[in-house]
Amino acid sequence: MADFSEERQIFTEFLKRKGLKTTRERTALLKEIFSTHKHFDADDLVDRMREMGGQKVSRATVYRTLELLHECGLVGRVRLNEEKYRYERLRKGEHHDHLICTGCGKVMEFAEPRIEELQEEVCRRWDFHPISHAHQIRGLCSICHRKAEKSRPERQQPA
Amino acid sequence: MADFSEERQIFTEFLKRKGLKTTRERTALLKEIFSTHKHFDADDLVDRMREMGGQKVSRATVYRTLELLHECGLVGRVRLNEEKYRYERLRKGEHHDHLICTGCGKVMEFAEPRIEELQEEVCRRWDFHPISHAHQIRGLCSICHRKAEKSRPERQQPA
DNA sequence: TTCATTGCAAATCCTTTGCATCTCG
DNA sequence: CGAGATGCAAAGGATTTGCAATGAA
Repeated sequence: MADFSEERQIFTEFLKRKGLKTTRERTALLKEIFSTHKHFDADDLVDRMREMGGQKVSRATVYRTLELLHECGLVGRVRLNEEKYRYERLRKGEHHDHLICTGCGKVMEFAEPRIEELQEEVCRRWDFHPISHAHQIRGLCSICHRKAEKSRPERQQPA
Repeated sequence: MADFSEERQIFTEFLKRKGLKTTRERTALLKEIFSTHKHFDADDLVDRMREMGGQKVSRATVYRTLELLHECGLVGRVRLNEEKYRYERLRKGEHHDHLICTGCGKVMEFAEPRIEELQEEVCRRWDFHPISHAHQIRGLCSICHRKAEKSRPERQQPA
């Protein structure tokens, strides 16, 4: 039973401001999205809505709603060298960047304020006015790395 | 007359190692890619090859070759919240990250070793073994920012 | 000669859109 | 009631792939 009353209010006000409507589909999606903190893609969400057996929501509406949630800052949307977008709920003070394991696909979040500071410094240097940033590190998590070590038959040639 | 003999050698050896062939299409693409240091997408490259009037190369081959060049580390491939991949040649010691202007699309490169260091620290903290990373900051360049300031009719409501 | 490569067109993948039908406000 | 929303299926755009013909080693 996650509490998403705050998000619901933010969303409703955002919609009102834009002259849009608070429909049951939109509310159901918001609820589902804020019920976990996992990363997900549009397809995952379509499936989850289907399985939940509650309000039925079409794929088109899922995409349209994710767009709105992204626009009002409740949902983050990232696509890094991938076919599809990955989404995640955003809550106050939860900003973070990502470690992505190319072995098992696991996504780990990290926060490093000192990096954020340096970013700002870089922007000042260029007179650049940042709106958002994405910072992802790809590699192997400890588990996949260990596996890779073991199954390596011989040394690789250097790059 | 850019010198790309080193890259050509790297590519040839990479191909040989994999039992692949050094065709004139592949060589022509390598040459074209290393003739400038601009960012480009697959379409740009197709056009450039067409205009150059040299070796004709089909779109499919462009994609297939970019994949190989990326695999052997000669070409970087990044897609951040965009429809298509953006490529760039990679040369030793030229690593950098990107400032992307959402106003005019301009891409600026920046290098900040202190950020790289902090990244490594983060990875150590998670026992994560990095292979690559992408770090992009989106916002407005000074020119677009100035334009936006001028055309703003009134204050925006806070988020 | 032989096996990889090429170009073409068709296929894929994810996402967006047009339109007739519903529904919130 | 009327503007906006939904669902469906069809459209879109970038990238990938099957296959017959071509070419590098």
